[in-house]
Amino acid sequence: MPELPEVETVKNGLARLLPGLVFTSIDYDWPKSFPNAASDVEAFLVGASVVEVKRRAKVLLIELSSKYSLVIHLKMTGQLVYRGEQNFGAGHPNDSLVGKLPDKSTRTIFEFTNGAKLFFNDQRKFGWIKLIPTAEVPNIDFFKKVGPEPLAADFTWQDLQGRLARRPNTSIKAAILDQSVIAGIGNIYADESLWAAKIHPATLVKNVSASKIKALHLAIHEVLELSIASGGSTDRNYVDAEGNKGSYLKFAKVFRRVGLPCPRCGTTIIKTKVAGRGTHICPKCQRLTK
DNA sequence: CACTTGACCTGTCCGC
DNA sequence: TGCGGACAGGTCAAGT
Repeated sequence: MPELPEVETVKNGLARLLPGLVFTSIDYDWPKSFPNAASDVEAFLVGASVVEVKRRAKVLLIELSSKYSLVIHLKMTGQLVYRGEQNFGAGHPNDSLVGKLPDKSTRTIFEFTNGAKLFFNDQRKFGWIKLIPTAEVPNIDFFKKVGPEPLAADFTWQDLQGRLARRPNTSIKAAILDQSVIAGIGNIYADESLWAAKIHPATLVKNVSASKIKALHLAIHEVLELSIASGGSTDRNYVDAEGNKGSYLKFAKVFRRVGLPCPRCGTTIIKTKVAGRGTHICPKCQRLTK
C-alpha cells in the first residue's frame, strides 16, 4: 500500500497527534507484526513519551524519551490510526471508520495515559513494528542500503543518473522500484512518473537517454509532491493517521485507468506486466526503445 | 555478481 | 451461489 506520499501523510498526522503522549500499554496478537519481547516493552516503551515522529523512505520512526524508537513499515496493507478526543466521539464523521477499531485486521494496539489509542491494522500481515535503540536505527539492514530521498533539495538529476548506472541491464521500472537506487517509489508512482517522462517501463536502463533521466527526475518530484498535497492515494485500504482516505488517484494519469484515454494523446491506456508488477502505460506516448 | 522469481498473508474479484 | 485462480500499493531470500 503505502509509498512515500502515504507514509509522509501518516507521519504528518502522527507528528501533530503524538508528541508528549505517554505509553501505558501495548496489546498484540501477531508476533511477526511486533517481534519484541515483553521485557523490552516494559523497559523501554511503557512510561516513555513520544519525542518526535519522522519518516525515512517508506519507514516511520517514532522516537521515545527512553532513547528507543518504534520503527514501522506498513508494507502493502498497513494502517496506523489514532483515536483520541480529536477524531472520535458521538456524531463525529469519522466514527464510521475509527469507531469500529479494533477490527479483525488489528495486529497491535498502543494505549496512552490520556486514554487515546493507536491502532496498527494490517490485513496481509506483511508490515512490522520494531522497538530498537534510537542510536541503532541507521544500522538496520534496510537503512544501511537505502537510497536518497527523492524530494531532498540536493538530490539532482545527475545523482539519479549515477545511481541508475549501477543497474544498466534491468528495466527502468525495476530500477526505480529498487529502494537502494532511490527511496520511496512504489508501483503507483513508478507508473505515473514514467508516463510523465514518456518512458516505457520495460526500457533497459542503459538505453534511457540523459534527457529522459532528467525528465524522469522532474516527473518524480511533481508526482510525489502532488500526491502529498492530496493526502496520498487510496486504492484499496490506505488511510491516514486519523482514518481519512487520500485523493491522489483522482489526478492519476495511467494507474488504474485501463481502457480510458491517455490524458495527453487520447490513446487507450493498457495494462501489462513489467518487473513482475502490474504496469499501466500509454502505448503511444511510452515507446519501447532498444 | 546482476538480475529475476517466489514467498510472506488475507481478501476480493472475475470467469466458469 | 460456489469454486478456483489471479491479483493487490513491498521487500527479502533463494534461484538462475
